[in-house]
Amino acid sequence: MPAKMKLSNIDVLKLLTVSNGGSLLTGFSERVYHKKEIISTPYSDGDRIFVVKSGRLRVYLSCEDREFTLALLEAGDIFSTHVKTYAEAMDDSVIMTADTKVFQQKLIQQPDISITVIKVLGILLKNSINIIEGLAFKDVRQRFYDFLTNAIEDRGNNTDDGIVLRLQLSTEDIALLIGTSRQTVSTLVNELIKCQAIKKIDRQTLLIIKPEVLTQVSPEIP
Amino acid sequence: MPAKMKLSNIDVLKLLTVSNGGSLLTGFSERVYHKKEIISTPYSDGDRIFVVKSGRLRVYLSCEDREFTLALLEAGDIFSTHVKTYAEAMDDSVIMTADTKVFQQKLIQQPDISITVIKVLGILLKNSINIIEGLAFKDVRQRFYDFLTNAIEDRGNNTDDGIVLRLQLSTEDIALLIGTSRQTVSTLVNELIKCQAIKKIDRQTLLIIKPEVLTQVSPEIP
DNA sequence: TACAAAATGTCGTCTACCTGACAGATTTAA
DNA sequence: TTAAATCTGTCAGGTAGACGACATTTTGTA
Repeated sequence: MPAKMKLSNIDVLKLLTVSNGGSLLTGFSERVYHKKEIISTPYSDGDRIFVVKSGRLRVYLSCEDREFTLALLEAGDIFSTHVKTYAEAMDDSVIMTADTKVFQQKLIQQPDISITVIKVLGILLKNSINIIEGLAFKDVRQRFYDFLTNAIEDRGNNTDDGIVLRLQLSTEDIALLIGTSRQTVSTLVNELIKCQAIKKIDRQTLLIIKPEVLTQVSPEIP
Repeated sequence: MPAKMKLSNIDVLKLLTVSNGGSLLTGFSERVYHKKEIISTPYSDGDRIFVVKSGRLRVYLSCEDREFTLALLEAGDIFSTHVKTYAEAMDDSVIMTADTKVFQQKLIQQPDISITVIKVLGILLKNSINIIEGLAFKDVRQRFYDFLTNAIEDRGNNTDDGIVLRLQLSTEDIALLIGTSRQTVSTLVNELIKCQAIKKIDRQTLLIIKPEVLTQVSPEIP
């Protein structure tokens, strides 16, 4: 029900290679992007489709000196420059890319793919609506708790001590995802630590001790 | 470049009837909805496609006692309940509807339609991203000015005195579109009137005298 | 034409959160 | 190992805008 941090549950990589004799990846070219390298901007020309083969991308909006992260993409995720956003590599990443026109040709030849494209677009749309819902209705604390809840669902590991959550995100990264400032996230994290709801294992990973706290309707203000 | 109030520029109605011998509307059934009637909610069951034949719909999110309008739909616009939103008739409206499954059958039979569906979804996605951009980066005044600018582009009529803009929206309606309160919109409108940038012709229609004011980067605070 | 209902204008209060500043901690490079 | 760079925590001050309250205006309808 809630938004995934991962863009889609459909592994497009698998889909494109497996279906119909693997002819789909022809026309795609591969490239390595280094950490922090910009992959595309709203002003890059040409409509292109990207498929993440490995690494991690951040898709974000930018306005003057502010940014807002729309999604983090991992292996198997897809996106298109037709949506006017920035994309940058968060780690060294391998990206496969094709021109949209080439892709559209494929769509016409193999109509069954278009069903998948429609599905992916549907997921993208659902994600953006979830983001709007957060921004329009919820305060920062709520958005942060929702973010954690989704992250747990997505990549949390149950252990005896609690749920281990390797976020691989800095405070600032989280702030950009939920639309707030670095400082506010910092405060919120430490607030949860003081409540004994979570613990820090190291800079990048949390131990969630009381996940209930995150889903309470009106969390007690300490 | 900016978001349209109208959901898409593709007249789906025309598209569905005209292309390929008009067989596309088979499977669609028609219904009249009265003003303020709810057409669908996130909890309505069944995935359905809607096409607006006449009238006006409001697609919105709701959370506790707050609402946020995602789009206003008019004749020729389309939407699907697969996106979990509310939809209500703003005027008496005629809506054509079909089950998504039936529609998917059509897609398989007539692959060229799927290109259109992909286009519509792309537009929807672009709109939501524009909304996110507004909520994440801009203050209420900016969002209101953007709203007016888009509305002018969309339905403004040039006259000797200025641009006549028949919004057919109450203050509250506008507030729900830009994510603010009724009171704030009221203040903002009167602020523009005092600046002589706009004038009220009647409750539902404005005369835009100085459209420049709306597009200034940093509008003077009166 | 009158009364109820709805829409609008305006004001003061209150608060969530941004911003800047700075100190301390951690990581990286050299 | 030391310095530079980056990341984190915390606090004080300022502000946009929500919200409630209420008066006023407009609209619908009996």
